[in-house]
Amino acid sequence: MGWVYIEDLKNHIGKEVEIRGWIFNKRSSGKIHFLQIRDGTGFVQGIVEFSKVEPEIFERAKRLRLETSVKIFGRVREDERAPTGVEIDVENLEIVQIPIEDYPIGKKEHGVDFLLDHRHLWLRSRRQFHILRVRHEIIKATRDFYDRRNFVLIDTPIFTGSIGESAGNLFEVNYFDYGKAYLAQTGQLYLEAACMAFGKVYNFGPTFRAEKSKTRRHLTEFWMNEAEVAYYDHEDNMKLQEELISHIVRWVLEKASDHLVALGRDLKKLEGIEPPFPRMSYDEAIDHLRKKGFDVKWGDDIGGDEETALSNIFDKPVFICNYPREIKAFYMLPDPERPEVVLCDDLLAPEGYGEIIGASQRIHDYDLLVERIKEKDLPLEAYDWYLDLRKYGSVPHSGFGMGLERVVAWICGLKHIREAIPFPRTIYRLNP
RNA sequence: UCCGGCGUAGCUCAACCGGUAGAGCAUCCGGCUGUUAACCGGAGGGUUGGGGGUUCGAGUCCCUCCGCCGGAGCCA
Repeated sequence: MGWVYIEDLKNHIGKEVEIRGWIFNKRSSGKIHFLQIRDGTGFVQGIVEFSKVEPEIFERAKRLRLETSVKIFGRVREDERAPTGVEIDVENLEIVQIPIEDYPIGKKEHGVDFLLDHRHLWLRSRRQFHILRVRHEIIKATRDFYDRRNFVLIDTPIFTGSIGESAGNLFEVNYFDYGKAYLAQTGQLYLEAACMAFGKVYNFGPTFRAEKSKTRRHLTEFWMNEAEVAYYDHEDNMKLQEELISHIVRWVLEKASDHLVALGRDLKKLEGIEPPFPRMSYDEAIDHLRKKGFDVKWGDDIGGDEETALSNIFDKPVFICNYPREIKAFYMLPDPERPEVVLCDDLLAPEGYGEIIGASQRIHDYDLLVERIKEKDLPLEAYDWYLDLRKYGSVPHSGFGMGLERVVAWICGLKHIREAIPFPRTIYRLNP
């Protein structure tokens, strides 16, 4: 009789086992207790029958309250009435700790603010269990994708000097005698350096944006995967993106579909996510939006509502390509045939989820890059090492950044991105 | 920062035109041998976010501050 995790119970039918976990609910009919037990790997019901256990054990079961930590000893039994197919006939139980106070998270619904204040406990809830397990698989799928293609993982720094896209949305920290340092809002510039050394590179880590955004798509700290490949053009880049996203979806469907079903996700919406993804130029997107009655003109950025409208056209993610250079970052390569637009794409997830990837071919010509930095009124001296990359064997290269939490939200079908990360950081929330 | 909304029991919410605070869950007590947010009976639980004002009377109307939510801008 040994310690077994709930996820392995189906391999121990008829055996005596020990479960170490917590009581997340209890129902009783007087002479029979139904203990709802979780252990971090799954959920199972324990049956305590008055006629089958010592009176002392039955009384002990009666005293259990929400989130009491317990060791359960009993025999595993297949039962069609159980949602997971197995139950445990409890023979003995050992209380590790009875909660000192009533557990704050009840069985009925709670408001978002209350739940976020109790995020450290909310993580124990079923829904969060399933979401964060899917997140875990998405991360594994992402790493696996790059491993299979022989990309090299390059961890980019979190402390950076004043470099990036713009200075308005960086978090400042004091950095010894150097004065101000900034938390990274992207590792892209470093990956561009690394791809000239390793060819195919990626990173995966936290990113920080000091934007005062209050929407269901924004966090101040979020995880981003970026990839950068030397000699890749815009077309190669888009292919890589649609293969990455398809790989992730396929992986999650294979390894975590139970979790998606438990979250109420319609798997059919994910099963068709395979290359190629539809493409739409920025010009076509604007035309489409105008026909739908949106008040947009060529040169405007595409906002949240517009993104939702575009992502609802298709049942796969859609690439929106070649935006006006005016509204995009300085490092994006202008289209040689049409210099007013840049060779970039935003990948919008379907069902209204919107942008999950931002991508572009980068400028590899030294003079053009200097020109664009000046055009955007950025300080040339801050980009000295970045410009260096264009002096020594510069080659065309491309890359992208994928917002992990947005992908998690889309795949899980979440209404808000804050459930897609264990401890969300938003403009007004730093605790827990 | 701007626009809109909300703040009532531990939690989720209700309370009509301004008339004196109510339900479910949770907790405690009792009942029930197949419950699935179990159910049934009973009990305790409130400075209606803070401050000020109007009124015979304010949860309700006005001012102000605080907190939160949603959206915009910006972005993944």
